[in-house]
Amino acid sequence: MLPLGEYEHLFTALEQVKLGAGEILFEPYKKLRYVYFPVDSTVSLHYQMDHGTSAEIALIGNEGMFSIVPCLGGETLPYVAVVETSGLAFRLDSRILQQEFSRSGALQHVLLLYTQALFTQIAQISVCGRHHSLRQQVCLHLLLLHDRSPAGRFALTQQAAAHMLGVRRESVTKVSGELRRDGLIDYRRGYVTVLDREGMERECCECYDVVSMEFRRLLG
Amino acid sequence: MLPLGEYEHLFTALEQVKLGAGEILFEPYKKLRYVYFPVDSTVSLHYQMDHGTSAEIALIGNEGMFSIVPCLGGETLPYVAVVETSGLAFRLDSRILQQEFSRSGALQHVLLLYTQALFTQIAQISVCGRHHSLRQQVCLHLLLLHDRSPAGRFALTQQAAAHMLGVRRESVTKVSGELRRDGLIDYRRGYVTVLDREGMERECCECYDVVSMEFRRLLG
DNA sequence: CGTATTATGTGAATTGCCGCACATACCAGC
DNA sequence: GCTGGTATGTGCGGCAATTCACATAATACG
Repeated sequence: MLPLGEYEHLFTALEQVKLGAGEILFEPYKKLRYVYFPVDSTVSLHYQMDHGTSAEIALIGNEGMFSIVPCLGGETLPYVAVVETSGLAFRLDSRILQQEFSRSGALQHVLLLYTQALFTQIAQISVCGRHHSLRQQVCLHLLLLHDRSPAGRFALTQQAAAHMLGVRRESVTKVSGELRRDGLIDYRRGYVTVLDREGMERECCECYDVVSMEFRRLLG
Repeated sequence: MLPLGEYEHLFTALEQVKLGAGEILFEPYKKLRYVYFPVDSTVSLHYQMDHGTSAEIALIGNEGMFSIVPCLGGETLPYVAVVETSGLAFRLDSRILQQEFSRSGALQHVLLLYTQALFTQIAQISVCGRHHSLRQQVCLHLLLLHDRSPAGRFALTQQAAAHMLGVRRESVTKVSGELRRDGLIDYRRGYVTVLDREGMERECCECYDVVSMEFRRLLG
């Protein structure tokens, strides 16, 4: 989305890295050295609770980046960033991003639009977790992951899904079994395939539409 | 927080308005004409569900503004902004805010920091709604409202609180009664007084600390 | 090929909040 | 001071997700 040729030194500063599932990219309140642009990987932003459990705040894939914080000026944040799906990403020194951002060009504009889109995603996932059934929440997250995985099939254990949703692994097992019985998805030992994309969107709540519409509207 | 004298025309463009409880400042996807800086009022940002109920995304008082969206470039957003507590606010034409923001001065810096703080608030309220007891959530929201009301006493019906938290009115009644029995708060017919501020912070979850720490760190 | 490890499946008892129906208390108005 | 509207209080059945305890199945690896 950036004008060609305007940000060469930005592109040359990009470094391709392989992200392994479970890898921790950022820990709460630490200095944020690098930002990441996932290619076929996904990064989950979590809050680590006092007594061990955790809750997901956002899921970031090739539609976005972790993290916009250097641009906002906060330097750090209270959340954890973990690699949810292994794959490739581009890494960039956060100071370089900050410099380019402060030049007030096309990059700034796009990153601010992305900030608003991310806002919507966070807000909507929050709404969903409060009011919709676990089945709908699972559908939402599977759709988000499906959007971010070119292959149409992605790596995800029920344990990881439970972690993302902030529920028990057994609850995810139950819902997953039902979704499989209904012919919407298939899975085996850590891999999920979406069989009936339309059916999934029907099962899911309006949250998916709100988020994807905003992403299209702002960054489409 | 802005340098004196640099933004006179911004201040002269501010218009003092009285906000009445329940007044709708913004409707989903409409054009955002004005932004509001609450003085002793509070504004609640909601998502309006398909089947009538609603869920709160953020509570905005004199620590912040509604909305940062003109600066981010999105022009509109999918949520409702309703006056939660009546009082005064300053109103500003969103185009003027946008112009001043794009000058990349101190105003931009402060507003981006606020964006990050708001980010944390939204994320943390989301986490809280998913994992903490209703009692803790009520404490959190009462503390947030208490911080934003100079008088130490504020207008809030149990119906409104239920609306904010996305739960039933009766559930709020139950918790409120317990908090009163324990000497933490008092209330009668639409008004709440926090009697034991420290006790409330003890009853509340870590969410309050995370949010208020971030606000202090970023905008303190 | 067998074994350890990790992923997935199942059941029983419990809890927190919901939905509904209704009772009571407070305040504003004439 | 009565009256009507709004705010608050209470009881009971129901359900979704939880905690706890185990059972089974699939892959990795020696």
